Amino acid sequence: MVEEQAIGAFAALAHENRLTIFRSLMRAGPSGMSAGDIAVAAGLAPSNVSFHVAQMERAGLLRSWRVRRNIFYAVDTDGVHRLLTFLTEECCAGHPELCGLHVAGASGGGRGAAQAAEGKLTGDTAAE
Amino acid sequence: MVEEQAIGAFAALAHENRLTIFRSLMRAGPSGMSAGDIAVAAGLAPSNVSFHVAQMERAGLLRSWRVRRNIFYAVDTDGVHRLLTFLTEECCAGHPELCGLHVAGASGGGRGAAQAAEGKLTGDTAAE
DNA sequence: CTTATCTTTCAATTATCATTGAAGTATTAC
DNA sequence: GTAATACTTCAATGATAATTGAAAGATAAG
Repeated sequence: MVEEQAIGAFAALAHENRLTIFRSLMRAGPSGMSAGDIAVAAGLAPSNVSFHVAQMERAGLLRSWRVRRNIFYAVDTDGVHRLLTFLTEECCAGHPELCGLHVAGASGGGRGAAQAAEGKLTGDTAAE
Repeated sequence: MVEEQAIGAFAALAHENRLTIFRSLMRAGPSGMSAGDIAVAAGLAPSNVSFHVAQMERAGLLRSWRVRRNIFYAVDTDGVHRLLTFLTEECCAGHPELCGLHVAGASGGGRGAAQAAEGKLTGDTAAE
């Protein structure tokens, strides 16, 4: 992870509303939440949520997919892993033990879970 | 760690110059660097460095102490640990394995080492 | 085809942050 | 005491980011 990406990721988490969104999505797990549900959960205007999740996605912390009329967002665990790896390995100058941290082996499973969620479809906000 | 502190810590790392400073200080280890040396290393004006390190210290990522005419700054490993713990435990919704991470034992007594390293004058010459 | 729903994009406003240079504080040397 | 050094604080400017509401894009239903 290059420094520029890391800065983007830190910035993405350095805002009250985005951190709230991030935690909601962590709770929601790989099946994610629709943009509308995120807006309701966070008490924000839809356009504002769009602005924030776009920034988080650009930073590699979220990914998104469309389900009928909804766009779902979920945490990209790979991205979170990359950020933590950067912080512990690069930032901590090769001495992650300084920070009392140990990063487990490479990432991998996040993407498949989300696609499973995509297959699950509807259910959420798409009820009409 | 409360959300507000975490936001401050993320923000502290979410800037090119501050991340550069942070990495320099990580490399420098517990003996830290003087504000002037940080300015030279980062190629920044002294007042600008003051501004940045103050923010990082407020965020709990650095600590400072005076040695003669110099003010030294070093990474507060406890603070980094707190941030990483927040990210893995609180943010990751109690499922840190989602992020492929494992945080080692609790934080505690990192404060003494650096003071010993610099001949310890004032305990806390912070800019606030 | 028309309408409804969900979301994004755009433009404008407001708010916050970063940088600069000058002035001020603390410490040491003479 | 005065002068020098090291850093911080202040005030002003310039640069980014966040929020809002209106308009537009995409998808689905009638």
